[in-house]
Amino acid sequence: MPRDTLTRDQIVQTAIELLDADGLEGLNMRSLGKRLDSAATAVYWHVKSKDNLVVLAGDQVWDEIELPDPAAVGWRAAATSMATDLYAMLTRHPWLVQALASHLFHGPAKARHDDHSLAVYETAGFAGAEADQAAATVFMFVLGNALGESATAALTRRLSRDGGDAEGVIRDTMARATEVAMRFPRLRARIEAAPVADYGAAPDNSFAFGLRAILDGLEARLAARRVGRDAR
Amino acid sequence: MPRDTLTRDQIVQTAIELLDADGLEGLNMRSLGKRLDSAATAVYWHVKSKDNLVVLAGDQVWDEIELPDPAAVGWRAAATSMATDLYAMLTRHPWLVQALASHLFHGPAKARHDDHSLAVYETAGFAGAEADQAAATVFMFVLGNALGESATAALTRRLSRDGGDAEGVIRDTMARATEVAMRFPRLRARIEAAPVADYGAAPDNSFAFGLRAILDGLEARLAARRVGRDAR
DNA sequence: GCCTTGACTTGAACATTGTGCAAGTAGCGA
DNA sequence: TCGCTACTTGCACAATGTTCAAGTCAAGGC
Repeated sequence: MPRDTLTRDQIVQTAIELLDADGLEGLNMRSLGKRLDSAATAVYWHVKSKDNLVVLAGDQVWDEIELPDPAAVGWRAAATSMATDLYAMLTRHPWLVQALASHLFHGPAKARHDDHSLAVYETAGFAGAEADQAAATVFMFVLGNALGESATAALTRRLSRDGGDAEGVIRDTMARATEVAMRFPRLRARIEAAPVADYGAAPDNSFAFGLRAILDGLEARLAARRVGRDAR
Repeated sequence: MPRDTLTRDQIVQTAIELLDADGLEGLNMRSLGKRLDSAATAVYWHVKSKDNLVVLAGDQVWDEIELPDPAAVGWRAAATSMATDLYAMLTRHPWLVQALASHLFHGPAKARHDDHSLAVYETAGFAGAEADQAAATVFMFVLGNALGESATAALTRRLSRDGGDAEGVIRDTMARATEVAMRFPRLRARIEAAPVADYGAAPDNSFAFGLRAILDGLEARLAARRVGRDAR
């Protein structure tokens, strides 16, 4: 019987679980070791550093995104599906957004996603650099949305970790935020219109609204180009 | 002569300088203390914790953004100006993006910005929740773009801190990234078209392209609504 | 002019965490 | 059985956030 030995995949998998549960600063080598039934430093045989591990984990999760066939469902449906899937993935793994802000990711799983994203916008009719820019536009929008999500996830994690008076802290945070907002006319109006504000998230349906608007804008650009070409 | 004593503003100001220079993980209480000519722990009299300090610093910088008058320059120019200014600000302070991913910000300076942003989109013709959603769309897009910027800033900082073979590491990183990308047809085509790729940033002009597309999309929505109303 | 009070400052600690290193151990081929 | 390679372990150190008791300075009342 072979000694059961750690594998890199196993480590990355466990790291993802830990990251999902405790966030980026919740992951530490000692608890990772405990979860793997090994010494903390055993991990260093398989992985260069904690940063390296996070990058590995942060590539892995891109494989969770489905790649719809734009030829089958239409480019717009495909783009919407990919954006929505990506948003969901980033919401499942809020630590990834934090990691994206401090590390460069160039792993194969992300490359697979990026390549397909390009395919979708090329199917739509964008060529060369424009496909790139169109894809980047939607991508950046999704990233921004996920960033807000990541912050609230971090807050609730901090609260549940510090235990105790989570409700109180939230109420306090909201009260403080509301007090500041009330000094500005439009923010005040918004609060008075919807008094049950969440603590700082994006407005309802903002993601769907924004995505539609962006795709509309891209579609208009395509149409304009087509007209230009037809008139030639 | 009064003893010269620390002030909260002075601390926040110095923290911002340090954050700009060394990034979020480069800021530590001891070097902050040294820069302030005081003991590291003196700061704790004025500020609850490091997190708290970062939130304070992270609100301050929103005041750097100019607020154009949409009635004077037109809503679209105003929106473009605010988005561009915000992007520039986030690029000047890349740590803020990281902070945004892990903390909620509800300070007065950000509120001032948000309120004016709403004003711009209300001037454009969006009412109530729609103004909110339109503003959020552009905001999220800018945030996403800044996130990429933040990651490359963090990399170059890490490189210059670790000193030594920065060029080598960059070349190495790029080589590795390229090697992965070459396995995917569209990424490969992109690389072959523009062999002097930067290490993972957004495509050229992507920000301007995307912003235009988004504003086009929003404008179309306004026009559609206006037509609907006129037809009534 | 002294003294009390409260606003700050300091230095010494402690806990947590990433990581290097030398020594150990298990399995496998010879 | 020997030894080699692939891993694992425990110890240790350095960096860093934070606490706390003790100090120090300035201003106001007497």
